[in-house]
Amino acid sequence: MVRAVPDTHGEILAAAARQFTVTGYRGTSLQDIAREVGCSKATVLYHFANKEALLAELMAPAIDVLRSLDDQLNGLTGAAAQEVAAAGFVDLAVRFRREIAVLRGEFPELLCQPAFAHIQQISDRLRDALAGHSDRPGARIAALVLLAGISEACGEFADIPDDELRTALLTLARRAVEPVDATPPHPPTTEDKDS
Amino acid sequence: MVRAVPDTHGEILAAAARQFTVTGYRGTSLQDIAREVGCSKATVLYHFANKEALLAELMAPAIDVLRSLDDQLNGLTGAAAQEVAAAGFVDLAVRFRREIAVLRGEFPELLCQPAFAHIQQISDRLRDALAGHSDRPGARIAALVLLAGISEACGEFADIPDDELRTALLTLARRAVEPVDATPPHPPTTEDKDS
DNA sequence: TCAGGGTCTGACCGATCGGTCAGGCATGCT
DNA sequence: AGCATGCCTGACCGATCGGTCAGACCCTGA
Repeated sequence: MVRAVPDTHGEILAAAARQFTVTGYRGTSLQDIAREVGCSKATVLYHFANKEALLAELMAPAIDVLRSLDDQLNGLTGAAAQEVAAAGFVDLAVRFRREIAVLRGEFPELLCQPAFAHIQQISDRLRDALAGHSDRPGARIAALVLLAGISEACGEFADIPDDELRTALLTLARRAVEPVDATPPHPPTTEDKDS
Repeated sequence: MVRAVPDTHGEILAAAARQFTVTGYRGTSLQDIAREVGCSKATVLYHFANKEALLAELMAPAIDVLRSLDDQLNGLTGAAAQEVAAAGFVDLAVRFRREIAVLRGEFPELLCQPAFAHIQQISDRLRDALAGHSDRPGARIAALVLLAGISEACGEFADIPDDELRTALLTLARRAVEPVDATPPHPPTTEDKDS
């Protein structure tokens, strides 16, 4: 019977997650969160140092996965990088669609906050990998549109089960990504040519 | 020599456009806009009834084009609807990339404002057309990811010339959209099969 | 010269924001 | 009983928000 413990901390976190996905980070006030939980605004600030800390704790699991995906990508090039980036990001987006939806449009401002300073670089590397590390505008544009679109869209499909959304997004990503080996601007370096 | 006329109205509009694309609608205060123009906040509110009116005047040209695209789409089905929707929206996104970037993430809240009440329905129809009016989840997901991604991305390519961005996006859209006739859940209606 | 209208401004308003603080109220240990 | 600790709160703070208003300034036309 651990249930008697109120766990206000967790309730605040859950309420914040709900509200952030609907109204956005900026659009949600501490008052709103407190109202949904049924406590005072001061209580919210008792459990979390400030609003940013609340967001940081909310995003922590997703950020961990993003970081490990960044590690996997390290050293990969060409089509291999594209495939790992696509599959990894689609999986991340599906699993953490609520958390990602929080960032809806507020990415640039939120990334200025010290707790998220490194995410910009990680997502840049992710985009680069999805483009197959090509510098062709078409590849870069496709990668950016895909990442932005998936981030934006996954929050809107709350009714679609995880695996169905995952396969649909992955199919789309593989179709949309510009192939790097099939149309090489310069001949492949060493042994990229297989099949 | 019409140049002597200060045209504060236009300057405010231009400053607002710049700031909205960087900081977003909510994130930009009338004070910020006035500061960039070099006038007082009261002057901004002398030229525009309120902040929302400023946004509305800023978005008006883009909305006009969106509405005419909606008209073009009326009656079209299947692959034809997909092609017109893709080409039309890509063109709109490229030409009005700054205006569209303004909406970055603030879409849901902004659409609640009376001046933009009908846009939601238009963009829903646009998404539906891009999905070839198919109700298959894959088609709907692809359409949503494409629209959201292009909206989000086009603001980030200020350095790419219009026509290059347009061709890249259109190529991407055609590749990413789920074909409605090639993989029919039910046989094609009349004579869609050519080539 | 004066009146009137367009343009602009400083001062101000109420509301709301994130955040602080002293203190109330249980509970449990000594 | 006395005390400490954890949890929570109302009251309050300065800052900033969108918006209002009376009046100053300038130009023009009578």
